[in-house]
Amino acid sequence: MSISTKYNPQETEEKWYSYWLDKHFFHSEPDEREPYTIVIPPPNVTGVLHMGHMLNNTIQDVLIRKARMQGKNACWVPGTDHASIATEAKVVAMLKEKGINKKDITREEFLKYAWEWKEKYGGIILEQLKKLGASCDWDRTRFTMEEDLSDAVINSFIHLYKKGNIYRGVRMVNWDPAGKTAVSDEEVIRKEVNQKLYYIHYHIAGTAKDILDETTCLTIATTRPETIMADSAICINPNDERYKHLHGKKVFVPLINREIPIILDDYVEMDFGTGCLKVTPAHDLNDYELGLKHHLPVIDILNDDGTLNDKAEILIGEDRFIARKKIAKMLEEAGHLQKVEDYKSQVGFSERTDAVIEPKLSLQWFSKMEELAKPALEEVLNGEVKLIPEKFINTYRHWMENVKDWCISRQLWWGQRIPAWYFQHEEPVVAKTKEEAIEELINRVPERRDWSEESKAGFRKQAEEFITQDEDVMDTWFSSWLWPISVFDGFKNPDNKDFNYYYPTNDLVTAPEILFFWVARMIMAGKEFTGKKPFTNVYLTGIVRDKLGRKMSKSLGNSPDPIGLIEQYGADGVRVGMLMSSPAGNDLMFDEAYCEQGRNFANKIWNAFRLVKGWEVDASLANPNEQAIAWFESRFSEALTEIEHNFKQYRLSEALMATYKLVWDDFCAWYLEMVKPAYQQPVDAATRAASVKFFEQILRLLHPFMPFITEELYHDELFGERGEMECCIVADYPTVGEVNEALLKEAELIKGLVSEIRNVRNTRQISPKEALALNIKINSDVVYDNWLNIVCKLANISKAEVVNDKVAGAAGFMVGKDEFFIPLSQNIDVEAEKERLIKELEYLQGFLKSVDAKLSNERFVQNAKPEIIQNERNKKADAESKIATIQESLAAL
RNA sequence: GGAGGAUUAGCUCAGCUGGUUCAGAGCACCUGCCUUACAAGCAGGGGGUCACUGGUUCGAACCCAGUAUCCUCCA
Repeated sequence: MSISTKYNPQETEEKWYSYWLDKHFFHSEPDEREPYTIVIPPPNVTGVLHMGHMLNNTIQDVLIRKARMQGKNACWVPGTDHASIATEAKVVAMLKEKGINKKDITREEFLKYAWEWKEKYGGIILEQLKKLGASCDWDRTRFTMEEDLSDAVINSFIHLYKKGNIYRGVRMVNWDPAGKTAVSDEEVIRKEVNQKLYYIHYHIAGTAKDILDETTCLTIATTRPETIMADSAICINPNDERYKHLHGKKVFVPLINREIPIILDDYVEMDFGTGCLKVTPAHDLNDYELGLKHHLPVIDILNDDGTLNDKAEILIGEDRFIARKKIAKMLEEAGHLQKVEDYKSQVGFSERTDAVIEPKLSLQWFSKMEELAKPALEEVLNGEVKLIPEKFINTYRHWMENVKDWCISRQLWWGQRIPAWYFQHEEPVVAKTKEEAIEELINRVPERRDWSEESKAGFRKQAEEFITQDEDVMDTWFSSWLWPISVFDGFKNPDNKDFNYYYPTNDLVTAPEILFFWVARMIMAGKEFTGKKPFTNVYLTGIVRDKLGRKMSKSLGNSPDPIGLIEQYGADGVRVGMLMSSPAGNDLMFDEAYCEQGRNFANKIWNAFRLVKGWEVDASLANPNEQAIAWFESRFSEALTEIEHNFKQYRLSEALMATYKLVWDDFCAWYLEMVKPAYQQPVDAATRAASVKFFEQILRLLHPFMPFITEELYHDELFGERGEMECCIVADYPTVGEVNEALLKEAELIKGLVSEIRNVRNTRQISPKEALALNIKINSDVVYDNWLNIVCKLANISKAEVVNDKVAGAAGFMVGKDEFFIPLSQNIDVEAEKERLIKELEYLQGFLKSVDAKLSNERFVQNAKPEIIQNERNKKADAESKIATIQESLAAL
């Protein structure tokens, strides 16, 4: 039977993924085993898989698969979040295509369309995760807008409101004029932008009307000339000598000639611009504060969509950016524009719509953060929740100590509607239903409580008709922060079996970008609603960048299509590629070459398998490979120890690299070459059994990284019959056995010896087919007898002999303390040999000198630890004996 | 402007509490090989003043100070 020399991932992947699903290997139910739980950072329901998801979910899958194989009850809960802004934007766009304007339909109709859209397009990303091999418990898939999770959101709003942690107030918020909603600070992306700084003359009241010069006007510098109509004052620094004459004066806003005062405040920097600042409380956060301090009126000239309203008096209905251009021209024509300069500054953009964020005053709901932040900070500082890598603790602390209140309302329809009710001009009532709200209206006023039942009924009827619910929905993060609790129905039924068993979860794998507005808030919610942390370890991955170090983004078009990568290199190859380049917490410079390396690795495993599978057994043969088998057994345990150590520290790329080297170098390049029978010769039963056993251990070790190829090979008849539930995915993960240090050390010397012989061949252009003789002069206590067979096989040595004296006219070299000679048919190049030896000698002499320097230094001998001094003495003795050997060789030449 | 982090081979990164001449891995590179498991491979090899300048120390890639460059977060 012949198997292809190339591993073909496609069919394998599909076959085994559906097999795993069929047999419910991903599904978890509480039982007596130790749980190991991960909740997925719910991707945006509108999203498609990008490289960040690939990395993030590969890591989660490696962790969950390993835990599963280690006998834990592994549960990885998947799901998506409803992404208010993004989804609403998609739905609005879809409606627009159908010729429907959102304004023309009711909230209910809109939501119907939105759900339709979600059912149809939402969840693509979850399907894509399956291609990657993600072993999520799909039976537990949750969605942040489903009924139970929405209830949790609304109930926790009510809970926090009752505790006084939620309030409604007018604040300056980040307004997204395209999405027509407030967005949180975290959803604003600041970018440096080339702008213009406009220098505008304001006429001073009481001076000559028709002249514009130093005596009749002052000049301000602004990047936003379109907001001059919203000016409430001009502010100057009281200490500014240049403007002393202006104290107490008034000026006219150009074009509309509204009179505004000049105020004094040392907030103004004298050396920025002209030292005169226009104060526009409605459209700038700092100006707003200044306005409060000086009791200035707030003139809001912008509509929600970023166009000018009638308060602007001019350019009504124009977009803010068009208005900016037009007003510059109008100012110029009126002689009010002194000059325009280029200017660079930071501008905020909406993460979702990329519109320039407008600071806007509005009435919003806020959640107080200070009280919630305290225990959440404590939890991280005392190590109850571990951040990996630790460097993020500082950033976390800084943020938690300076936390600002969280604006949780959004002017959208897609999301959980705020459970606040308005009746006439009364204070809003927070309640889950209209009925409860009405009862609350009655109960909160003493005289209403005393009403007769009849009066109450009348009131109810009236309230029923006129009470209205808040139009806004809650921020999507107000759902996400409950995720680890709500996916296990910890709100609906806090004492349920799942919640008790799986919560708190073990590991959370996410990006550092959302450390604050997701991770921190989950810890807050955990403490607030359950009294417990939501997870123990937070593994923060790096950002996936391209090989030039640029962040991958749609607009740059520098992100490869993940599914395309999987098709090209196989899921296993891509997983290996992602992890290979991803040290914990550092950004990764992604390069497709890593995936290629992963694919090659899969192919290597495939071909090693072909070799072992092809062996025929001759039961009559004795086992000539005991040494090799004993060595690999030790080596495997040694490597496994290192791998486990790396896993403990979440150094997945290093764990993978150690595995890679164990498989490729130790198993394929050394072990298999040691034991493989000559061409078309049979193998003995013991060697085959040992090799098959090793191979199976290797498949298990590799499975978390490369689930598909390992599962495929695991089921080969080479390993005997497998029951239908006997799969690699649930096989026992290897455990560390005995390690024979001495054996490992000797093997390293032997590998060095083989390399040296091959080097002799290579430098002298001797074909590997030409067998050579080897003479060994032993100066150490290495037992070469045990290794000679292996050396002969690997280096094509026809005859290996121990000698007592140096062999003249042969190629010679040293490994450790021992000397080796290879008699050659051709004459050896004495000069070259001499040169080589002299070089070696010089090196050793230099080495000896440095060791001697240390040992003759009294302070070293006094201060250094005894074992270090002993070590130096050993080095000295070693070097001296080697030097003697080389000097003898030189003399013999 | 504030906080944190980084700088080691052509590239991406290891290097734990200072102690082998300590400078290491993978990839890339060079040379030779279609050696019947694998050219998606095999064998061998060459690459580095550990950003710079000082300091502490018997001893520094590692600790300290300063300089330069870059990144991230916050304002």
